[in-house]
Amino acid sequence: MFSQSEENYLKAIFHLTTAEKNGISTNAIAEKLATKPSSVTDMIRKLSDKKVVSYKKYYGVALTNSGRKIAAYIVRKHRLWEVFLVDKLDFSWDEVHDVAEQLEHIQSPKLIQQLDQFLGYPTQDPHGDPIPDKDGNLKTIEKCLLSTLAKNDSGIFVGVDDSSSDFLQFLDRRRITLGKQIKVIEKEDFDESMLIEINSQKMTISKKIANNLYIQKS
Amino acid sequence: MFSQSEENYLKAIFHLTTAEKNGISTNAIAEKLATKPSSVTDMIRKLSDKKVVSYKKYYGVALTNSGRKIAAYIVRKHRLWEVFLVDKLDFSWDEVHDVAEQLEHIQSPKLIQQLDQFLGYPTQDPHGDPIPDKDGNLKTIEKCLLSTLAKNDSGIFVGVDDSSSDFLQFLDRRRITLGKQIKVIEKEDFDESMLIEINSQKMTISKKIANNLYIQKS
DNA sequence: ATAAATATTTAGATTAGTCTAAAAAATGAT
DNA sequence: ATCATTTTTTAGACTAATCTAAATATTTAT
Repeated sequence: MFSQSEENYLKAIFHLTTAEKNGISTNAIAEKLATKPSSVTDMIRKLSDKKVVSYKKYYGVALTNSGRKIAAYIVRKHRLWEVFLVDKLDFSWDEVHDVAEQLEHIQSPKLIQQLDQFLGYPTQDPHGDPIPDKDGNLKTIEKCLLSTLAKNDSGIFVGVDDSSSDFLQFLDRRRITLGKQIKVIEKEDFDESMLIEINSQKMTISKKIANNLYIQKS
Repeated sequence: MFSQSEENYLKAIFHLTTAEKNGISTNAIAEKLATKPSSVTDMIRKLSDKKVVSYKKYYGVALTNSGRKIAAYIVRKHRLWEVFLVDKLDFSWDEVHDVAEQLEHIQSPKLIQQLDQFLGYPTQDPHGDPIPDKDGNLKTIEKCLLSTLAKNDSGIFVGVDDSSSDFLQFLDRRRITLGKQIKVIEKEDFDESMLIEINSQKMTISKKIANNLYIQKS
C-alpha cells in the first residue's frame, strides 16, 4: 500500500518520463510537486526501498515495471474521475483537475471497475488525454503540436498540453473545443503567430497558444 | 480547514451525541475510532483551540455550533456517496461503508452540490439513515426498535442500528429489505426471540436481530 | 583543466498524529 | 469516608513527511 504522498511522487515521475529521458532529475520532480529537492531525495530513497523506482545517486530516477503499473493506475483513476465530473456532474473541463487530484487516491478496485462501466468505458479524458487500461497500457494517438503544422495543413484538435484553468477558459471563449477541424491559413515568420480557420471562421493565434494545442493531422 | 483525522474525530463525536448525553467521554471516542484515550485527549485539545468542540478536563467533550455543522456536512457527504454507490454503481448496501469513509473527506462544495442534484436530492442513505441537508439539519423520522414492539404490532422496516457487513448480508439472505411491512406474531419470553411475518411468510428472529431493526409503527 | 555555477545529498530540525507508561482525578463499593 | 477501580491526562518517544542550511558531486564555461 502506498501513501497519498508516495502516489503523488510516482505519478509525477510517470508524467515526467518520456521516450527520450531515462533518468528523471531530483529538481524536476521537486518542481512538479512544488516541494524541495531534499524532500525528493528522501522520498525517492523510500520508493527505491519499496522497489517501485530504480535510483542511483546523482543520476536520477526511473520507474520499475511495478512502479509504472501503479502510476498508470493512479492516472487511470484521475482521468476516469474527470470524465465522471464532466459527463455526469456538469463540471466544465477547466474545473475538474483539483477534485480529480483528490479522488484519484481513493482505494477501491471495485469502485473504479464500476465507474468505468458506468461511464461506458471511455478511452480519453475531457482534455483529450488517453485513459490507461486496467493493465496500465496507454494507447497514444498520433498527434502533433499545432505550431508544427505548415501553411495549408489541417487536422482535428485532439488535446491540450497546458491544462491550466486560464488556458482552458480561453479556449472556451474562442469556441475551440475538442474534435473541431482546424486549418492553418497563414504563418507569420516574425512572431510565429498563425491565422487559422475553425468553425468556418478565421482567427489569429499566438505562438504560445499554438504550442499548447495538439492536432491529429488529416 | 480540517485534516482527515480531525474530521473523523468530529464525526465520531457527532455520532456519539444523543439528546440525553451532554459530555462525550474520552474513552467512548477512543473506542469508536479504535485509538487510545491519550490520543483523544491530544486531539480534543486541538479541536477545542479551533473552537469546534467545548471541552472541560475530565468532563468530556461536546460539539459547538460550528463543530456540529462541520460534522453534519461530513455525514451528509458520506451518505450521499453511499447513495451514489448503490444507485449508480450497483454496490450492495453492505459494501459501501469503507469507500464512503474515504470519499467523505473529498473537499469540493461543488462536487457535493452536483452529486446531490445528480442523485435527485435523496433524503436517506441505503441503510435508511437520514441525509443532513446543506445547513446540517437532520430530519429524523419516528422509529423504534423491533424489539420494543408488542405482539400483533406492525410497521415498516426503515433502518438498521448495526450496519456491519455480516448483519446486512444476513438480512439480504432473509429477504428483509428496507420498506417491507413486518408484523409481530409472537414474542417468546424465555429468550426474547420473536416470530414475525414479512413477505407473507413467518420467520423467527433472535433478540439480537430484533435489537438492530428500526420500525416505523403503523 | 580548472573555476564557477548548478544540482544533489546529508544533517539536523519541525509538525501532525500516534503510542506506552506513569501520574492524577473521578467514581464506586464497602 | 476511605480505599480500590476506572477514567483521564501528562510526559516522553516514535514515524512520516516535510523543511533549511551546509556539504558534496556534477556540469558548464572559459
